[in-house]
Amino acid sequence: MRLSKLADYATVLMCRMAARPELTYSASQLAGEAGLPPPTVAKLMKLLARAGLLTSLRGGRGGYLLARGPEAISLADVIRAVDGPPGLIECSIHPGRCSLEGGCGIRANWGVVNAAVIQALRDVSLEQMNGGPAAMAGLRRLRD
Amino acid sequence: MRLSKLADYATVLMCRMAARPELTYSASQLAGEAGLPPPTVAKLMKLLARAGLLTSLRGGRGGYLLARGPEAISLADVIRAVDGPPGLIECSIHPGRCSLEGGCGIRANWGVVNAAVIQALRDVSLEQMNGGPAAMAGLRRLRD
DNA sequence: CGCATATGAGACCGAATCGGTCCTGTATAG
DNA sequence: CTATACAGGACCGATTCGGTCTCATATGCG
Repeated sequence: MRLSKLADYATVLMCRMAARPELTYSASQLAGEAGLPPPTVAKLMKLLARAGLLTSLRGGRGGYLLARGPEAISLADVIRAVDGPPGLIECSIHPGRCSLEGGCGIRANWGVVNAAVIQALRDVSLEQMNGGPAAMAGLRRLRD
Repeated sequence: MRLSKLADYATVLMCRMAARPELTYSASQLAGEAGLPPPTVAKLMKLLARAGLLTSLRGGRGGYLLARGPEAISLADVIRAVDGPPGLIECSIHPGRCSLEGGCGIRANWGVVNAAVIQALRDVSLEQMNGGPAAMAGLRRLRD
């Protein structure tokens, strides 16, 4: 149930950008800073831009820029842009594709679990990820 | 970030068994009832037994039996048995394997998110999955 | 005793997905 | 008009995943 590496990288890149939301970043610059292969970073930036999380500026001195404030972009947004809709189970995303749908009586309750996990990812912003542990206090109550 | 199909199947099988925890089930019988290929079910049962979630009885009239009560087996247990340790990110499971570990400042906070998701899966038992929506009330507060 | 049943362990394979690269086109700054 | 930088998409190798099969072992029953 792990995140894909690409989605993981994307969160790292987005958080770096969120630390200085007013700057524009080129893909190659970010790749150098983060220690990731430039072509891979370029691909990710395109995905993030197409999803509306980044604004792209073409031409010389162009680059990427956060489309919204770091407090208004969630982990769920980033994951969805790279990996598609987040979710633990198939049938909550592509209904009708599961051959068991008739018999299994747990689909509805899986949906509840699924929604809870997604909501947790939606509740964490890039700003919080860049902050200290205190910034994550809201999530801690999930562990009580 | 989806669960593997095998892990998904395993939850279905385990919940079927949890509905009648006193019975023993053979792999082929369960496969027939659930509409899954017998060899695949057999493989899953072995994994679940090795993880200590099922007790196996060999020989004629043998089969599998829940090792504990349905209220004492969680989704996290089942997932771990099939897919290995649950977790969204690599570096919280295999520290030292991520090349970015030096620079990325979000590892600690990812750990918090990760722990929250795992805890959510640990908090749901097979018994709850078999119950009505009311049985999941504990999880709903994650969405508030 | 001996056979049928059922699990234990693990090798094995095809297919799909994933991580990563490259090429061509387009827009903008200087 | 040239260098820079994004847009789109094709492409490929490697890994993982879903699924099957074989052989060994243990038990119940006739």
